[in-house]
Amino acid sequence: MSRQPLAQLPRGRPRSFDVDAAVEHAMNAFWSRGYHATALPDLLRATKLSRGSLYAAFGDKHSLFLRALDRYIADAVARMDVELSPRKGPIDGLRTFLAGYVERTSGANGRRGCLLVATAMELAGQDSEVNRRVAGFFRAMEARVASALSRAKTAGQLAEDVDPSSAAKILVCFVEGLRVVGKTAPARTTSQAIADALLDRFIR
Amino acid sequence: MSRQPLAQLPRGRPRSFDVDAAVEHAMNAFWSRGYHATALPDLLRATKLSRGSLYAAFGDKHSLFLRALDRYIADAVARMDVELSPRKGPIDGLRTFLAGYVERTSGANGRRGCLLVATAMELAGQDSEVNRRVAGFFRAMEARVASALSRAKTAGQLAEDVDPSSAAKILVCFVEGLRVVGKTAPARTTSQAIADALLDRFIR
DNA sequence: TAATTTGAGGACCGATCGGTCTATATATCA
DNA sequence: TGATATATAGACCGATCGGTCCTCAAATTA
Repeated sequence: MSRQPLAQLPRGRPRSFDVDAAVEHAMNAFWSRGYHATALPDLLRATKLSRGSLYAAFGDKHSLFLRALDRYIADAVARMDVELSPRKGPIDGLRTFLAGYVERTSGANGRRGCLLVATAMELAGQDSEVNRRVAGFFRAMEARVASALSRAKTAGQLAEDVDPSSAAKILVCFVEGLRVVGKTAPARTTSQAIADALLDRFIR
Repeated sequence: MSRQPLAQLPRGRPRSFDVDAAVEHAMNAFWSRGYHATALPDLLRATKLSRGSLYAAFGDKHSLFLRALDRYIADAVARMDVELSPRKGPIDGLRTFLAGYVERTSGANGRRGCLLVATAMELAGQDSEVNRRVAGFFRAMEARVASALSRAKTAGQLAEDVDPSSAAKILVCFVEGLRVVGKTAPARTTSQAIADALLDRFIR
């Protein structure tokens, strides 16, 4: 047995800023303006780092962007795991899930948009690293929605002839479409009404 | 009565390129890369114009972009006016409309994306001229889809409890969501299947 | 203390950005 | 012919881009 490769203590001055917090602030900057329109001074202001520290910690703008995108995706997936948890009723879970999207895609929240959708449109066609992440996110969402719909189906809560897997694809398209239309800041009540109307077409 | 203000003939050398064709080529350039990532050399290459001619004809990059966006929107609205014409059966029209979106959002077409959705995500939050156009397009689409659904309803072709106006909003979100998910180049057959499945929830 | 590493701040780099302008040729009208 | 307007080509502009480097102070380990 080899000796435990104890993490060697770093010898110099320890890093004094929170890397995850910096990623989060960078995420917010990219979220507000998109990748190309976010310049280095924007990122320095958002993270409160110097150029040197930022480049030492993250390498370059593109790498930092991928970290920010990963953070955004992880947050969204974690939220779905709570909302659509198997420990909750599947229909209640789907209602919560949709209500969350309604909230995030109406009024001022809607106008702010979605980092993932903006990134998909701006970069996914040209950047394979981005494309992988975007495609992975859609798969993750679809899997969780399909799982909830399957549970609803076995519980007899779905209307006849509703296939959980194709209904899940429909709901994914719908909520991503909400993000697009949400850029025009629709009223929360009308978005909520159509989300309800759609879900009602699927349940018994 | 005053004299007819006859359009004065221009006195110098007449313009020798087709302005509309130039707008179309610029539109294709913006469509491929988005607003910020499309640089002036890209536009000069696409339009085959010199810097001088382009600036004389269009003013600046932003103005040219608005012309290109207007062209894109006009094309899309004209297509919907044909597909959803009152002279055709409303359900057939909606099927044609959806099939067109399926075609444009799957495979390589899907990967190319949509100038309007990309613009909505990239600029609508910051650029009021863009925002007006994006919001206007969604309204135009919704109106045409709602009209078709209304005609279907009076013809008894809609399922019970389907409200044409909220179903129209749902379909608008769905097709714009298709454009987003389409960036990952899904198979045409699966997109067609879910479009059919959704429409089937609304018709009798 | 000496060595090491990070910190902030900013000078500096080549490249590119959107946009203006000049020179010269060409095509129209009066 | 002379005036006018457009054409191309490219020089040129200041500003900004992403990224590197340097200086000096501070914080840690050896």
